[in-house]
Amino acid sequence: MDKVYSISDLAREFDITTRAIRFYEDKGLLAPARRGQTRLYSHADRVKLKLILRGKRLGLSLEESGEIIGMYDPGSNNVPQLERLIGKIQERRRALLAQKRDIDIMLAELEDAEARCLEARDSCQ
Amino acid sequence: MDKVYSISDLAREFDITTRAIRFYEDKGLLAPARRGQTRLYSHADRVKLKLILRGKRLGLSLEESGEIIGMYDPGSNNVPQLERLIGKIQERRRALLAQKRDIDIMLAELEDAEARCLEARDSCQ
DNA sequence: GCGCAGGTTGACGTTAACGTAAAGGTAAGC
DNA sequence: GCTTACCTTTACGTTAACGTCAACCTGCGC
Repeated sequence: MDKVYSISDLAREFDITTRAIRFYEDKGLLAPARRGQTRLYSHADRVKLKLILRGKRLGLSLEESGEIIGMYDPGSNNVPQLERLIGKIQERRRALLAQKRDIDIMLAELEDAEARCLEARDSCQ
Repeated sequence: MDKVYSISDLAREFDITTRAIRFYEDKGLLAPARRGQTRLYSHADRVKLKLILRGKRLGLSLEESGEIIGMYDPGSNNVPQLERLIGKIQERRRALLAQKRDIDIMLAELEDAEARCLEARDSCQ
């Protein structure tokens, strides 16, 4: 299970460019191993990339996605640091729940709009 | 109920700059009435602005929000046009439902992360 | 008439998130 | 040895979504 991926493997799989992947590394979101110059992506790297792309679909900036990646392992065994991390997680959760409410509102509005469209079409003879 | 708002009324209410509001007009998302040079925003304009800002919170571009605004009144009484509009509405709905799934996944992952944090903190003595 | 709080139109600056091109290293196949 | 397919770094270009002046008009209170 310690398969490695090349940069173009990941680019193909997620339908992005290698340039984008290197850019994420530049921004500190990825840090793949190297064999010489060449990047070797682990399964964990692939998961991080998935997180980044999901973040993008939700409208997060790369910086925000980076923060979320940082939530994935407690890392530091220092209590106040852990407390801060927990706080961040809770805030992120609140934001996601708010986003769900926005989506529900927009879904309802689209429902209305569709109804008006259907009516306009049908009353169009 | 035909109250009008000044540009800074709306800017204050939604905590954005007047520059942003004018920018949305530049991009064709708003078209307030005028008294001389001065813009006068109707209740409908305010609703459109709300749509724009909700779109932003969901990660939409201004262009996409503009499309959604365009869905709000069938306008054209021409059937193929209405059909296309209905299609767009349905696609937008699919996208929103997909986004909700992404949110649910991320929420579950945050739940995990929080559990690990709590454990790390508590096992920290 | 004067200041002031609001409004207006340019026009240039800025940031994020890459795109795109240049110039080159490397291993595989013929 | 040459091409081909990848990989690398460096660097400048681009787009969206405004921010930030500058220079100006305009009605109101005094």
